[in-house]
Amino acid sequence: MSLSRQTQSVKLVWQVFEKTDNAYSVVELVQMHKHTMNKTTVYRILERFEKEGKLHTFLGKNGLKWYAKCHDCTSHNHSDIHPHFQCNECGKVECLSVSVQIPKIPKHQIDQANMLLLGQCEKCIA
Amino acid sequence: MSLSRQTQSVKLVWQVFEKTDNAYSVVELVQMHKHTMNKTTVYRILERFEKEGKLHTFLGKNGLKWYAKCHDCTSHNHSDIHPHFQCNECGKVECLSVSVQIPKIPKHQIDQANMLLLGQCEKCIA
DNA sequence: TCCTTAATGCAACTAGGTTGCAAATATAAT
DNA sequence: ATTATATTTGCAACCTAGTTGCATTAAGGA
Repeated sequence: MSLSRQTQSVKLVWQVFEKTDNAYSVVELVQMHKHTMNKTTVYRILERFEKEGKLHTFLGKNGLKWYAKCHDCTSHNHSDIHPHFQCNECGKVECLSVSVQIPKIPKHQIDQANMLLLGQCEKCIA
Repeated sequence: MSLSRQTQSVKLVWQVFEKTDNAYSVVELVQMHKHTMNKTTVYRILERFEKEGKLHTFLGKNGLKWYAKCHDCTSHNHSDIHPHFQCNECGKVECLSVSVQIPKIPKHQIDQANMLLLGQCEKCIA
């Protein structure tokens, strides 16, 4: 199924995503694996997961890279558009299962759409 | 009207935006002024223009910062949402005058929405 | 013209992300 | 089980966008 080798590092990184649909920033992922592997390795494994369609990536608030496993995220429908939400207070990111209306622009070909909503999450709104 | 001083540098940076609604990346702006001012100065002037409502800012493809003057961009309606388009081929960015439907999310407060469309512009589509 | 305060230049720094290459290791072949 | 080979990893060095502190310069009002 997968072209990549099942190394220890690959298993460890995958374990983070396996049980949850949470999104993680690359910074977090590098941090949480810093005792077991090099940051370059984390970057490269995430890159491979994305190519294999296991994860999708997007940019959060300050242009930082985030990764998430998404139910409907497979290698062939990577272009599937769902918006992401990031809390301005705690920084947490969520994949939203809503689909977004992509505006048509005359004489332009749209290949991809990224939408980031910023505000306050359930916990921080209180 | 404006709180900031009309220094030579301020005038030069403003000249770039004055006659056009084109969007420029900070990288371009630093580059085009590198003989007349320091990059820190460019960053700080752009920051002030944004605060004063003369320009609005957003993130392009690789998380790079872009600035544009927008007709309806004044200090009080900074939250006005319009999507941006970036060409995957030539890198050019355009402000789109369409308005975008912002999805409502239960138990979340949305303060801001950013939408970036990627594809091919009129010139590159041919 | 002088004085105050904002704006600038500079150099050093931070942080996310990338690259090249030698060493290590997963997997297929024997 | 052992070997061969191609992928993966660690490391160190690098790149680039963006920031900071501080001494110097220059708006522009009195």
